[in-house]
Amino acid sequence: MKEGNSKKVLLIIPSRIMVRGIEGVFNDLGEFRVEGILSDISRTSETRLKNMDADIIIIDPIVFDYATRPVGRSVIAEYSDAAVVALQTAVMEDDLWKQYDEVINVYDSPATIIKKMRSALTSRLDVPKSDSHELSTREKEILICVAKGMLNKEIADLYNISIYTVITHRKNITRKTGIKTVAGLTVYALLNNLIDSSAVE
Amino acid sequence: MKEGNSKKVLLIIPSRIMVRGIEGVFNDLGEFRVEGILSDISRTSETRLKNMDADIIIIDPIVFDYATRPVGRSVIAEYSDAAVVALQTAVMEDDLWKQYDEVINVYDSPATIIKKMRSALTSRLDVPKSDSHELSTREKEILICVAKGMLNKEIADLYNISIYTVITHRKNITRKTGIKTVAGLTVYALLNNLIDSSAVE
DNA sequence: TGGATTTTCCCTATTTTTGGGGATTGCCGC
DNA sequence: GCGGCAATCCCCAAAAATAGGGAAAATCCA
Repeated sequence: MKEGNSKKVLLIIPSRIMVRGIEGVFNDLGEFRVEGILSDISRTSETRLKNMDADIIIIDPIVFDYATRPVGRSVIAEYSDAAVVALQTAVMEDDLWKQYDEVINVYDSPATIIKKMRSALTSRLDVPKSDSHELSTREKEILICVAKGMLNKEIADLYNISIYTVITHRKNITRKTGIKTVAGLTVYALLNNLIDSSAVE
Repeated sequence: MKEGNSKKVLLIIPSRIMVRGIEGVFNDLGEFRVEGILSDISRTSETRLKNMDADIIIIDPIVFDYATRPVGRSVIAEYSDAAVVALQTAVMEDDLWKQYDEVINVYDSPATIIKKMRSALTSRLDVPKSDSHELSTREKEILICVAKGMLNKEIADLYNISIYTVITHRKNITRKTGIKTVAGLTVYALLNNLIDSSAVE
C-alpha cells in the first residue's frame, strides 16, 4: 500500500494508550495514516483543526467533557469538513452516538475498524444538529450533585445559594428532562457522562 | 535502557487498540517489555499464564465478564506470582479495583503509567479476599425497585407486603452495602447487573 | 433440634423532598 | 425596548423517606 494513497487521520484523544494503539493498528495495515494528534478541543486546537486538512477525524467524546460544554459533533463541523468517527470507550446515551459518521469501539478488531473507517468516508451524515432543551450550566451542576446523592442543603452550602434556589433548579431539571426520580436522574447523569459511577456512593 | 534489564509484561486485554497502545508506550520508554498477549482467560490461556514467567500482568477486568462478582485477581493468582495491574476502561464498583496491585487508567500519562507499574512491583498485595455481607433475595428485589425509582408504597403494593417491611428491608440494604442514598444504590444496582439502565427513567 | 437468618410487621419523631404558588434581577437577541 | 431565559429568593402544605426503637413468625442449615 502506497504512503501517498493513505488517508489522513486526525486523532482527538486524550489517552496516550489509545493514540499509540490506533497508530499501531493503522501502521500494521496501511490505508490510513495518523497525521495529527490533539488531546482536547481547546481554543488553540481549533486553528490546527482548521488548518490540517484531515480526511477523517477520530474523536473520544470524553473531550466534550463533563457538564461544561454543549456536547457534540457540531463543534467539529464548524472547523472541519472531515468525516468524524467516535471512539467508544464509555457508556453514553444512544442518541449521542448517532451524530457521528461511525462509532469505533475499543474492542473492535482491526478488520472491523478499517471497515468502519471506510464506511465513515463514504456514507457521511450531512446535518448534525444539536438538541434543544439543554440544561443550563447551573442546572447541570445541580444535577451532578443530585446524582451524587447530595442533599439539597449540602448543594445549597456548596454553591452558597439558598435551598429554595436549589429546589427551583431541581424543579426545572425535572421539567426539562421529564425525569422525576433521583434514580432516573442518576442514570441520566451517568449516560451523559456528567458523572462517573465512582463519584457516587 | 538495556533490553535484558526490562521487566516482562503479560497483557490480558481483548482490545487490539489498547494492546498496541501499551506496547507503543512501553517501547517509547523502555523499562518494561510486552512478552505475551492474551485476549481472554480461557482454559488454554491458563497454561501460558503458568509457563510464561511474567513479572507483571496487565489485565482488562472485562475478561472477567465484569460487575457480576468479585472474581478477578484471585483467578490469576492461582496460575502466576506476577504483580497484577488492572487496566481501567469502564466504570466498575470501587471495591473491585482494590484487589489489584495497581490500576492504570487509559487516560493516564506515560509517566503515570510507569510510576504505577513500578509501584505494582514493589508494593504487592498478599491476600485478595472477597467480601461477605451479600444481600438476601428479597433485599435484591427491593433494591431493584428502589433503583427503578419506585416509591416505598408502590414496592409494598407490588409484593403485597406492608410499607413498614419495605422500609425495614431498605434499612438492611443500606446497612449491608454502606450506601445511604438512592443515587448510590442505583449505581450499585447498575454495576451489579441487577437492573439495566433502560429500566430506570 | 436449635441457632442463625430472613421476612414480616409496628410505632414515634424528625428530616427531606415534592408540588403549588409567586417574585426580582440581569443578560441576550430581535 | 420588549420578550425570553437564567439565576436567585421566598412561602406553604403535603408526601415521602430516614432513624431510632422493638417483635414475631418462617426458613435454613448444621
